[in-house]
Amino acid sequence: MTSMPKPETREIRETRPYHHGDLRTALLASAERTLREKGVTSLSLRELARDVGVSHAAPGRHFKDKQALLNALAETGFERMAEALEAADDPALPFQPRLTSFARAYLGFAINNAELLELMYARKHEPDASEQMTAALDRTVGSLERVIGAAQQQNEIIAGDPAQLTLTVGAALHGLAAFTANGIYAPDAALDAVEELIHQLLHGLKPR
Amino acid sequence: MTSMPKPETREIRETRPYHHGDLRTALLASAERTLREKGVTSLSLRELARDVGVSHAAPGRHFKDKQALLNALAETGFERMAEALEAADDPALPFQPRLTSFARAYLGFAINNAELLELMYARKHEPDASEQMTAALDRTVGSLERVIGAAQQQNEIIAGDPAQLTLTVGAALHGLAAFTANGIYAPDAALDAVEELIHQLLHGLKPR
DNA sequence: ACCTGAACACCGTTCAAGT
DNA sequence: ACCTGAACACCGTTCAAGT
Repeated sequence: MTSMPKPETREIRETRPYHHGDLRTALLASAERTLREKGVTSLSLRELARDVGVSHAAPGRHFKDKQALLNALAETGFERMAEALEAADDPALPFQPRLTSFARAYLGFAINNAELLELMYARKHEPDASEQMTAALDRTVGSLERVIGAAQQQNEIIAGDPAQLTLTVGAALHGLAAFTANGIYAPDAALDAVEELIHQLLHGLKPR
Repeated sequence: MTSMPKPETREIRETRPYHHGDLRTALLASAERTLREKGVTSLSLRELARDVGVSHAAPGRHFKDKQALLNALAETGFERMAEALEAADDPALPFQPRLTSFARAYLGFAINNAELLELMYARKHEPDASEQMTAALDRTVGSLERVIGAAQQQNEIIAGDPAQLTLTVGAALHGLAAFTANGIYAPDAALDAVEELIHQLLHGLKPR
């Protein structure tokens, strides 16, 4: 009971080597928690440093900027989303149920990561966009494009530019996810509407 | 040349009565300019006060909070958008061209007010949402719902819950607008895609 | 009624210096 | 290589006091 290290300083359970095992990762983890609990507005580098138990200047070693930290956060968001979508995809399914489960996975991510989603699609990362981030976005789009492409090959949906079809379907899914993430639509209502939305996408609004 | 008032302090061309005609309006106008030119991140109440030529504490008289200023900005955005959509709507048109011009108007607003749009749909205004704001949003949704309802009455589109149809169409349009506003899709590409997107909404993805 | 000036507690960022 | 402490210039918000 005598020579214990100081009580764990928050997220860290290991006795840290006084050069803090992996500060970068710890900062990102803590940032995401704060983002989820208190929103971007109340995300400060100094408080983050406090939460993680380092000096306020320490984050500067790992992120040149506050924006760089936010970009990194968005990046991990896209990666996790891409993984969730790929994990949820069952290529053996026929088109309609396959797309439905894709849509539910996307909507689920939006519901459970609303603030993060806003950050991911925020119009900040303009000049360079960090490359890794666009890569992760492309991975997401690619997922949907694959679902669409497969359906075309099976003649389950019309032929035509896959990119345009992906845009139409993607826009509808993203619009629903956005409405949900920002509180216009309640999560349950959105999930309930998915099936009908997809039905309408498949069959069109024209009578017959 | 001797007794001129000091050169105009930015937006104000009148010699101001030293209690500043309408500070609230001036702040909102200046804020929107800054938003458009430099983004939300670099929007500070103090700089705003400087731009408009008042003390840094003056804005506090008109907006209890920085967030209150942003809410007001979003509110005017929704109102201007609702007006633009109503102005662009021609009820005499058949459904497809009518919806196309509605979509173009929405997309046009998103392109010309990208930062503002992000603010409008930002997940900040949660608790109360200011009432006027949801009213303005409802006005927008109502616009689309009217287009849809009219088409149903003419048997141009299928029967069924107008709210669900509005959601499907609205989600697709909003998704496209969002992709464009945050730079994933170029404005020209988005405008080019509108017609085909609407065609696909009308006719569906299923063959035949 | 509306605005100012000073004050307070907080930021982000930089940079010499420490380990 | 990584972190600290002090320093700088900036915030948002409040509140007595001025007009």
